[in-house]
Amino acid sequence: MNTTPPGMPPGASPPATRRATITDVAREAGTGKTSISRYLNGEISALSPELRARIEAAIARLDYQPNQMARGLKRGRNRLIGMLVADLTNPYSVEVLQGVEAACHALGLMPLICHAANEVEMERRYLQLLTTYRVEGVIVNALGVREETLRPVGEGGIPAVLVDRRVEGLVADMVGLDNGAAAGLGTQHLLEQGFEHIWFVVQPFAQVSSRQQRVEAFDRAMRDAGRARGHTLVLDLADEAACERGLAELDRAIDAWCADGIEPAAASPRVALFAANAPVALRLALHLNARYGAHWQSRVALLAIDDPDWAELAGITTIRQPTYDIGYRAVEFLHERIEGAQTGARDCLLPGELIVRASTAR
Amino acid sequence: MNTTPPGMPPGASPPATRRATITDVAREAGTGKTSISRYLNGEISALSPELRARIEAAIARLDYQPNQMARGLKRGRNRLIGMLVADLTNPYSVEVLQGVEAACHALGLMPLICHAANEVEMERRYLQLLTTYRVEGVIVNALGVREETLRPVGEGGIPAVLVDRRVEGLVADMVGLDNGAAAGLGTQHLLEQGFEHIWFVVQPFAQVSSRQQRVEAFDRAMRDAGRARGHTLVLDLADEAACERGLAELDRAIDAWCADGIEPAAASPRVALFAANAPVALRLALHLNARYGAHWQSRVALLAIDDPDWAELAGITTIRQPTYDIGYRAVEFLHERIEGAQTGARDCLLPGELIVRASTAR
DNA sequence: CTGTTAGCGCGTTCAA
DNA sequence: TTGAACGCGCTAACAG
Repeated sequence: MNTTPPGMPPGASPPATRRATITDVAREAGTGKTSISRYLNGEISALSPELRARIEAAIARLDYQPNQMARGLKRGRNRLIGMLVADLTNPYSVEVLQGVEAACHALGLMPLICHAANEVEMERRYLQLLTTYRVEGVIVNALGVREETLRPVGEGGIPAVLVDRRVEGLVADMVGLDNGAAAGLGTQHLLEQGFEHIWFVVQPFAQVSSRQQRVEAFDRAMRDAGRARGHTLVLDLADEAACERGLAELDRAIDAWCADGIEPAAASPRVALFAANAPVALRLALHLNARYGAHWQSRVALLAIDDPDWAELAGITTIRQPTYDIGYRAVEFLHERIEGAQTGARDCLLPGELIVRASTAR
Repeated sequence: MNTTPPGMPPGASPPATRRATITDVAREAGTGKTSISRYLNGEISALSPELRARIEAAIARLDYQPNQMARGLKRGRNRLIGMLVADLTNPYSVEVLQGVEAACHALGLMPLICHAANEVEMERRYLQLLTTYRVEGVIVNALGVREETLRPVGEGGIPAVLVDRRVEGLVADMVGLDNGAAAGLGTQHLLEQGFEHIWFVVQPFAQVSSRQQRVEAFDRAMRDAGRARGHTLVLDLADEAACERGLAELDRAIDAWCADGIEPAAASPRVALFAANAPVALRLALHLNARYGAHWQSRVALLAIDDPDWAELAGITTIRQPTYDIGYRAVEFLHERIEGAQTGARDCLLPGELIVRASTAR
């Protein structure tokens, strides 16, 4: 392949001037490549001040910047790690990302962010890509899928740390919310506030460990309180038709409760919805708002795990996840693995924080 | 360098099995590296079916995946492009990102997402990093800064495309919203709806071209309508103290208007706020909500450029940007540059869409 | 202190 | 149709 544009003598520098290489610098400084390499790697004490000055001058003159690819090829490590995000649309992911970035920064790592956009196929492709680019490790906020798709990762493959959710059959470090405690905390709050009917609303959870744990903890908390087992509504946000069926079911229940006595406009509602995460909470709020108007909160209380920016505006109670810490910790785990730690799979479960707002305050 | 861990016979496979190289595959298939390379690059017709079969078997057996780094080093192109995002917290950025990803996908590019998190220093470091990794081009949603920090980019440097904002002194392709039309559209809508007082609220815009254009278009539209020039409020979201001073100024103005006659609870407000983007709109909504309670919209109408997910919930009118298209187009521009297009700097201004909601409907 | 040499994993002439 | 040899930009032994 000849990149020299037509009409230009072969060998002449292409229009977008080819970047200088270490060889160029060596020639420019009148020395060998080794000395340049030494200079770049801080073995600066082993260079005569005079040579050093020449090297600095040459580098500046050529605006030289070492090629990390070549560097990585030689050293066998490129300081790259992959960060596979299931859904960047979810504020949770962006917040975790910020922790990841900060930690990478502190540890001299460079995160490659890959967005699967809720598509299994994307997840597979990105994982493949990360592997071929020989990243030193990956942080995976997996779609709910089974181990199969991320075979190249984990034991036997490149080091991996799971975020938020576990993947069946894949043993690896994992860091996320203490779902049991968080869902328990929320349920207990609703019970203390005297809500008579409590529904837990969650996306399909068969594949997603964190959702499972939240559902289970909710059920347990209801049982422990001696209450009839809580209702659980599954809302598949990816399937509009199914979603609307679910919401219709919810509507009927709410209508029934409201019809059995107390006036609907009572100061405080007796029905509470516990959303398993922010996307669910948003969907619920939009629906209730459309059905009952701006005053929907006088009929139904809403509590959600996650604390999106609109929660304060809508005045709903939330359980905020320590997202930044989750991301930061994940990178630390990964870094230890990369440095050769051989410990068995570790877990890091961080607590959520209850933020009470008007929706559930009485 | 010997990567074999101590206590292990040299040549034995290390614990985290070293990835197979092209040489390994060649040996396994009983042939030379060249044939493997040909196979990988689709020069498949030039291989005897028998050899091809052996190669396929060897690749499968070793789970071989070509090293993209080495590939890139050799070819001089690595199919990597950088995507520098100023603020992932802004839903706008995430939406643009989705367009970028789709386009990259279609064009065989791999986007490296870098998040400057509103820090100039970060922007500089990431740009530097992208350069040293020899990405083939960058898409830059720059902080408001001057050309200085992104010197390695643009003319003379690696191909670049600007998103949303222009950078002073840097000539490069740019794609974004048609700010003039959008701000005009919004202003006209508010005028048609009969609002008497209209404030345009924007973050500091000296450094950010898109904000400048929005302010100017607002002023122009007000003048064209023969109205007293609109008020403009600058809200520096990064400076909490300054921000509160600005909001206090706004409060005084609203109080004055409300005190001069009509009852505050009038069905439709006479005051409208035009937020230059979603973060500003959110800050305004939070403030008004805190000050006037949940019914703040009966006092003040809110219209915003950008269409965050909570806009529907809050019922505010918005001008939605064609975010996906912006991202997609940016990659197409960049791709053309990478392939050698020498055209002068191009602009692509896409129209916004007005979405009228209760806030401004009368 | 400094330069020479030999690869890292791969693609690409050029012969065979 | 196949393979040997060279080099991409860089680091690391090994001399001088």
